[in-house]
Amino acid sequence: MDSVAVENYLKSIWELGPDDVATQDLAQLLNVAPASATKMVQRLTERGLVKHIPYKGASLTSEGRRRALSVVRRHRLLETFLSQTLDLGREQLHDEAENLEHGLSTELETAIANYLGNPERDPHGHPIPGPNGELPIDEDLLLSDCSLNQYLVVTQVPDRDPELLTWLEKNGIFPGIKLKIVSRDDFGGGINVSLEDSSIQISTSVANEVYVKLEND
Amino acid sequence: MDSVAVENYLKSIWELGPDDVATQDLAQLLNVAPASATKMVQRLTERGLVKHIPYKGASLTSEGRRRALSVVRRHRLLETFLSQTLDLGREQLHDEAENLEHGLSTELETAIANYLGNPERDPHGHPIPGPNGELPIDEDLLLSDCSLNQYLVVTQVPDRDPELLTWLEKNGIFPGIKLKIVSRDDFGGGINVSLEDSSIQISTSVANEVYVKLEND
DNA sequence: ACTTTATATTAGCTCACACTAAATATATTT
DNA sequence: AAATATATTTAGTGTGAGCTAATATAAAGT
Repeated sequence: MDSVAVENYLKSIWELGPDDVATQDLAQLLNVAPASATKMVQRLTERGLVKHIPYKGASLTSEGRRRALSVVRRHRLLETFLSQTLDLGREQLHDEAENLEHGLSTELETAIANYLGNPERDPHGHPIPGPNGELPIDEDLLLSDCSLNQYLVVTQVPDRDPELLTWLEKNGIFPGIKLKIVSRDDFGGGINVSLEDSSIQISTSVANEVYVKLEND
Repeated sequence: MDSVAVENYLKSIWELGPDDVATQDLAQLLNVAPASATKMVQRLTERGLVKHIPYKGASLTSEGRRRALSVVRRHRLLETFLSQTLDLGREQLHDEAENLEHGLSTELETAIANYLGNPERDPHGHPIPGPNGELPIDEDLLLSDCSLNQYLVVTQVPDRDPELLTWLEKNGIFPGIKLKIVSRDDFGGGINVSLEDSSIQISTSVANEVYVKLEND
C-alpha cells in the first residue's frame, strides 16, 4: 500500500500534469521544500511510478497514473457521499475528503459507489474515475474559450479554493446553472456573463477553471 | 496534531488500561515488536501523555486519556454513521472506522454527531465519549456475572473480532436482545442462555465480553 | 558569448517509527 | 536460594520524509 505521502504526490503530479511537472509547482502544492519534492520524485521513479527528466520535469507512468486516479476516485466519491448524506457546504467538501481519502478501503469505496448509484461526477462536476482508473474523456469546454451569446450550462467549478467557491456559489455559478457570455473585456481582464436573472463579471483566471457545455446536449 | 501511530498507541493503552499496561500486550495489539512499544511509550512519556514505570507498566495521563477518548469518539461515531448510511454488516464496521478515524476533522466529527442526533452508543452498544472526552459511567453488567433466571437485555457486544461478531449475530446475540441465563456449566466452561425462541451455550471468555442490563430499566 | 537570474538537484542533517540482537529485570519453579 | 523462564529495556540499524545550505543547469538579458 502506498503511504499517505506517496498518494499525495501522485495525485498532485496528476493534477499538475500530464507532462513536465515542475519541482517547484509540486513543492508548492504540497507545502514542502523543493528539495523534498525532488527527493520524492526520485523515490517514485525508483518504484516505477514516475518518469523524471532532471531539470525538465516529472510525469506519471501508467502505473503511477492508475494509482493517482485511484486516489482521485476515492476523493471524489467521498465528496459526493459527504455532500449527499451530511449536506455540508460545497466549500467544505474538498478539505474533508482530502483527509479521509487515504483511509478508504476498496470495500468501502465500492459500498459508497453503489450507495450513490455509481455517479459520474462529484458535487463540483468533476468526473469520477472508474474503479480501475478509467477516466471518461472530458468533452466539456472551458468557459473562457466559448463564443459570445451561446447558451451554456456550467458543468464544473474548481474545488481547491473555498473562498473562490463561496464567491461562485454566492453569484449563482455552480454545476447545472445556465448562462451566456455577453461580452469580453480583454483589457479589463474578464468576461461578462448573464445568468437566469443576474449578470456578473468573471476574471479570466476564474473563467479558465470553469467548464461548460452547450445547452442543447 | 498527533500522528496516526501516536493515536493508535493512545487508544490501545486506553483499551488495555486503565493501569499497568504491559509492553507485550500493547505490542501484540498493535502488531509491533515489544521493543518498538517500549520506545513509543517512552516518547509518549516525554510528551506528558503517558506515565511509565519501567518493568511495571504504562498508563495514560489525563491529557493522554483525553486524546485517546477523542480517537475512540471518532471511531464510534464513524461506526454509527457508516452503519446508518451504508448499512454495512456489523462485523465490517470496526475495520473501516479504524482506517478513517485518524482523518476525521473536528468539524466533520461535529457534523456527523449532529446528523446522528448525538447518539450515546455505537452499533455494538459501546458508549460514545463526548467531544471533550467525557465518558458516561458504564453501569452495564457483565453477562458472566449475572445470576440465573434474571431477565436481561444485551447492551454491548465486542467488536474487535469479525468472526466472533458474525457468530454472535447468527445466534441472535446483539444489543437490544432479551435473554436469561438458565444454567451454568462451570466445568463445561460456559453458560446456557435462552433467548426469545432459541437457547445456546456461550463460553466464559465470550460471556466476559458481553454486557447486559436488567430488563426492567 | 558572457553574465545574471531562476529553477533544480545534491549533500548532509534530523526526526519518527519500525526492526533484531543483546542485556537486564522480574517472576516462577524446583 | 538458585536456576530457569518470561518480560522488558537498551543498543544499534534502516527507511521514509522532511529541512537548509551549497552547487549545478537552463533561460534570459546585455
